[in-house]
Amino acid sequence: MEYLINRLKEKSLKVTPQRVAIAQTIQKSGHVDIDEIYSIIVKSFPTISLATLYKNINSFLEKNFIVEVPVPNHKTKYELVQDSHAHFICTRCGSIKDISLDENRLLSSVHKDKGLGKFERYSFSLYGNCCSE
Amino acid sequence: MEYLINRLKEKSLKVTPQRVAIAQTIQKSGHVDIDEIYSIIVKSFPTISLATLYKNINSFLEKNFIVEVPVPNHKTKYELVQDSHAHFICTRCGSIKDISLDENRLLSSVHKDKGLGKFERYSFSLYGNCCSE
DNA sequence: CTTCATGCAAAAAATTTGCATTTTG
DNA sequence: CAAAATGCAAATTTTTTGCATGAAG
Repeated sequence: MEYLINRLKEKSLKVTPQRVAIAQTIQKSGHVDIDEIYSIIVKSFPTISLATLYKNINSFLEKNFIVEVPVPNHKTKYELVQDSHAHFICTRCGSIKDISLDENRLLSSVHKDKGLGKFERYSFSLYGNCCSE
Repeated sequence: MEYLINRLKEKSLKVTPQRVAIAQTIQKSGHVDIDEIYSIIVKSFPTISLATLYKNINSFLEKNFIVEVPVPNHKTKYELVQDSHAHFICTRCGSIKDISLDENRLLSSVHKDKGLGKFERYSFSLYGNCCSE
């Protein structure tokens, strides 16, 4: 928690109880969507509003404190900005697993021929089905 | 166009004029969101409704005729299912460029240690800024 | 001729906004 | 203090649904 507060400060995000609660929820869950965050937080923090949640998610995204993880057939999930990794995403149940990777190898797989612009980040996701079917 | 009609049939999607128009629009534009498709198609096809567009996009997705390309800060775009490639996505203007890649190399970059499930497809996107700023 | 697509209007879901009040740095 | 965050209600945007009609295989 001290850690999260410091991360918020590093990103010049004012530290409010709501923000700490949101950050903790995302950290604890790993990958969560807005509604999941809301229903978790509202238990310990009954006054929080969805509007506040949306506003903070947007601030967090702008300040690169979190990133979006879009999930087909499900609401977009969010995770804290972390060391690079890939995702295994189940398109049936929407669950996400982190997969470690060799970043150099990954990046060497793209053909940088045609003046590929500079990029700030990347995402690599594998889609499958981890459920019955 | 004959090509698109055959693709639709292959995927057991009934061939309607609306579907052909949507498929052509996606093919021509490469990467487009719903509103872009609508405003392009409505010119040559004034009776088409947004509801039909949404329904067809969903059918196309289910039948793996198209795939989603989520774009931060913008509406999700769609492209025809194609040979594998990466995307360079501008988070400012939302434009997408296809990048060719070495698929074997890409896939060899993930650590498949822990019984990583089978996957059906993947996506690899680089995010940057192709505009001024 | 049966199954599915279309298009309309309406409903539902998701997200954003304005504003008065409080909190943070 | 000044600047920014909160929470409410309301507005807006995005997407889905029901249903009568028409088209596709």
